[in-house]
Amino acid sequence: MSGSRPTIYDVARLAGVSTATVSRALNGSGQIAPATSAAIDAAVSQLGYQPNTIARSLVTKSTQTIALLLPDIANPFYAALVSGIQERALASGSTMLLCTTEGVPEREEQYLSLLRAKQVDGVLVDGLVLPPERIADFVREGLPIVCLDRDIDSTSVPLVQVDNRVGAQLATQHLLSLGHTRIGHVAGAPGLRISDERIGGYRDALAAAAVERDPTLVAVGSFTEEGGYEAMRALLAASTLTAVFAANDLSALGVMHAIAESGRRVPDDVSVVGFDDLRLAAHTTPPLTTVHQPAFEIAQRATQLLLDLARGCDVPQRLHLLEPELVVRSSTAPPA
Amino acid sequence: MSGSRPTIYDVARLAGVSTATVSRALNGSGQIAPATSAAIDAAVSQLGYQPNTIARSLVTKSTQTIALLLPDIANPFYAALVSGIQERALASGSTMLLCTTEGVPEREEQYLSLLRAKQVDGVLVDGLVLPPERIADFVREGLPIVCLDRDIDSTSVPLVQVDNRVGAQLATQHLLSLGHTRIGHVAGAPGLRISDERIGGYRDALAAAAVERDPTLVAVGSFTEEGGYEAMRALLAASTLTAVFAANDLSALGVMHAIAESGRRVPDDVSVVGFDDLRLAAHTTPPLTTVHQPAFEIAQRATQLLLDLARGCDVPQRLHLLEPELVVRSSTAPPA
DNA sequence: GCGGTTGCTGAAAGCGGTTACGTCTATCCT
DNA sequence: AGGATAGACGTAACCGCTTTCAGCAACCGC
Repeated sequence: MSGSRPTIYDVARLAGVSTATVSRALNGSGQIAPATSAAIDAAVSQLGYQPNTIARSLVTKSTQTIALLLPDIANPFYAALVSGIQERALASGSTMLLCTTEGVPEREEQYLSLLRAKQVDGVLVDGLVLPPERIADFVREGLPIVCLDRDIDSTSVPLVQVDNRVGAQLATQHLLSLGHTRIGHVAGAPGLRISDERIGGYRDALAAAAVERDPTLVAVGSFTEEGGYEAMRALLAASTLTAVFAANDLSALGVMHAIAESGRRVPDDVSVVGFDDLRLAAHTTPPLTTVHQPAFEIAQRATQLLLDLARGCDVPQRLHLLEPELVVRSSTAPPA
Repeated sequence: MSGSRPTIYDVARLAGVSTATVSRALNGSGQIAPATSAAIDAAVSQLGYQPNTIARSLVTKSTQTIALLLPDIANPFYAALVSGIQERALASGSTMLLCTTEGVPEREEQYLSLLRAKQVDGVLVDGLVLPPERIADFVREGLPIVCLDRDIDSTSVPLVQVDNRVGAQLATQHLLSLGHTRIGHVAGAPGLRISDERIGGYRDALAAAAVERDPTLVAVGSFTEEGGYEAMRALLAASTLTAVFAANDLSALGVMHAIAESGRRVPDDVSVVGFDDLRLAAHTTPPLTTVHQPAFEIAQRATQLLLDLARGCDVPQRLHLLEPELVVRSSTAPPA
């Protein structure tokens, strides 16, 4: 009862073998006699021994830890990524550090640097605002990084995301097929590729249906409830429309809020479709038609990629696109 | 350009001193001559040296890492805790491991055990379902644990939470003061102290207003949209009411969904008040009246407590109650 | 009977830091 | 002048594990 936890030496002494043998037995490396193995197991359970992973990490250079670096976990889409990551990580005995940056670039850099010092095996990033060169610097120093959802402009960082353009096309086509022609778009935050891709898909679909393009139908938002709300108010004031495609579900919430506030009803007066298919999309009033993003699979794929990268395998393919899917609920209907 | 990262030996050699001096200089322990210090700083920045925290942890026995263990980060309330934790943790140079259990007790134990092996400095737990004895075992072995939001039945684990009873009273009093007397309650998951406290506060308020108690006005939910939806459907079928207090905002969403589905309107036909004040509560249709829970402060306090505990200070007070606050929006109105 | 495997194990050198202890000046006091 | 003290630094042990290398049986084929 020394108070402090037993070490591999205690186990070795009790089992009457050397620490090398204990280590081998516990890791399944090398060959060990059945009798020895049993003695070690007995000693382990008698002492309640558990290897100190810190010590192990020091020599193996692997911490069995990855990090997730993103602006804000309160964003439900980011939160949805976690279970996919967790599942893959846990399967390989790894744990996940969560680092939220609040969108502050200095904080991103501070974290990246801290993570490097902590010898994490790799980091998953999403929604970063740091210049890609700075991120590439870390990659160059040997820190594996993979990007999910939102791209950064760097060829050295693999990316796993949904096909945003196709998703936006799906959403817009759905509205078109209901008979809408005055279809607005509340875009995402300006300057992001993801926003551009969704705008692009929206325009593609309109063009394919030979619907004239009207710039007063597009408002810039910010991927937030607030942004959607403001943008929709602007849209309602500046144009007439019977349907809106919001860049994501969060802004769709704000959009519906603005619509209700203006005395209009969803979907009677204006149809709304979102993007992401957050858990809560099924429980808005009315339940939201939206483009499903396979967050779980995205996260899984990205994590697997990262773990592979950390293990030294190099990944052949930089870009991994997953397919979106339209989920029709009650926020869309034919125009009045 | 050896490829691998510089160690303290490299710095020592370049600065012409011993590793002990470098260590002291870098940690500010012991006294070192200004000239030496300058030489070391120069060597550090020339080499781009960054201490290996793993090696440091091995000897200091502190990993500067805490863990957050909870069922599911996709629950926005849990997510809201993260920034408070992060803020305090980062201030002390610590990072946070996120461990989600999906409510599976084996997984909780697996994680706790893994975290112990990883030598984390402490763990923050919320919403665990593991028997309190099992958790106390870890505490006894020297793993600092503090509980936030939801209690576990163990005197060895400090708890930081909002005053749930008072919060529920606030919500119910608000409805009473609007003139409601048929006030329903969609409770939280059964068997949890947090659910009982909120039911208790609801009953207290009714009793204080001398409103007769009607068991058909209380339905059991589960703190989820789905649970709120089902419970509200049952309530609407079994009883007549003009207002509902939902055990949390998520179930309030489900409640509003069920109300809308039944052809009634919020708040015209039935008023709804929630609990938590999630970010999205301001953007539901209609915006939700709810009890604000100071998640950021709860998280901060709990983290500070944990860090203190890890530093060996013992905390005098086990229970830390914070004050709730009513936020009135548009989901409540006087009865028709 | 002998060199060559095969199976199992131990001694010891790290991994990259921290820190107790000792040493050596320079300064200070009486 | 002599001893005490403080300042600045080096030596080396150690944190708890992994892993190379070598050793020693017992076995094989010939």
